[in-house]
Amino acid sequence: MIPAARSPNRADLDGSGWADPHPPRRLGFAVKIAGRPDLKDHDSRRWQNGPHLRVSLHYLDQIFAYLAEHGIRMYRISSDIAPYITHPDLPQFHQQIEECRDALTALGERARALNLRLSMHPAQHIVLNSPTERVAAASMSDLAYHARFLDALSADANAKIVTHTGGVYGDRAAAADRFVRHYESLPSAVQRRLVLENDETSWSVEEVLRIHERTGIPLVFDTLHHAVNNPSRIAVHDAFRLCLATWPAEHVPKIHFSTQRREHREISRQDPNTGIRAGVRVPAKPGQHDDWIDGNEFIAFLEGAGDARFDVMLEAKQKQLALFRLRDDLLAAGRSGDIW
DNA sequence: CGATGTCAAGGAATC
DNA sequence: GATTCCTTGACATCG
Repeated sequence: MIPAARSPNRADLDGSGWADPHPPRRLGFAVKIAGRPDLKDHDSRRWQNGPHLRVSLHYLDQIFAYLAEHGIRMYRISSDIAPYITHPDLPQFHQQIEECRDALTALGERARALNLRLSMHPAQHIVLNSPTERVAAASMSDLAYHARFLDALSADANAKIVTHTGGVYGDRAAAADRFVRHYESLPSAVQRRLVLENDETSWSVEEVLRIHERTGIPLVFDTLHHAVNNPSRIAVHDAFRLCLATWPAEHVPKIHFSTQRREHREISRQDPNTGIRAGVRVPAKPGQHDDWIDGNEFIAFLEGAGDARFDVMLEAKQKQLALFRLRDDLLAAGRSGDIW
């Protein structure tokens, strides 16, 4: 771990005229803090026990303190932060954002003071292009909750909600049409925040680019998904540049970066016959996230990125510990002036 | 206290 | 048509 005090000082790397202690590109991580069970990311109690956003916000405040301590300026908030807020059968949970207005305002101010870029990534059940009307409608209301939450923080325009296109359902053209149609029917509060990520099975960079062309939705380039789902063989930096170009000039684009797991790993599995739980070694399947970020791979990616402005959300099992280790690698390679 | 079952929600691959 | 995986933990209950 590198304490914030050890982060190297640099001058005016972004041309702003200010001697910023940090380089312009931000490194972030998602939701959970590894090795710190005391730092929870949301109130996960069952509905019978009355979980509440105000408890989650207390947790988030402690996470912000951790981020400040370590000079981390990018973080993905748990989509479960407001428990059951869109559950159709539990209306008593639906007003949590209003009930926490003051705490949300205060946390938003804190995030701004930390120059913290926030984001959210709704769970896999949120499928905007579902042919099931009920699922699509529930997805739209869930996206609206995410937007209300970020708005209640007064988060800036770079605080995005990241989604995938959804399923294919045996008819790709119809599935894309449904995404476009449902996107266009979203309130502008959601449209302002929503960005689209290439996925690992169904919607490659080439395909999300077509959706961008029809909707204007900005694209988050995911390096690992591109590595495993790239049917038209677009070179990685070409795909990267195409996605970056989908962002309006006044916003800072971002990408997802992760290293693919290569080794076998040991998992705990229960034998269906004996019921005995034991460690089993299984080979890594394509597309799985590694515990860490490969520093050489990351630096090679930066070399090809030129002077483009963008932020990087790291997706590694070891979470912020992977970020710290990558910082060490960047420092050793003399590249910490680019990104921190 | 340790072990075990459960958790709001979808889609796709496999058989 | 039904099952399992994605992915993983943490909560909740039971013995």
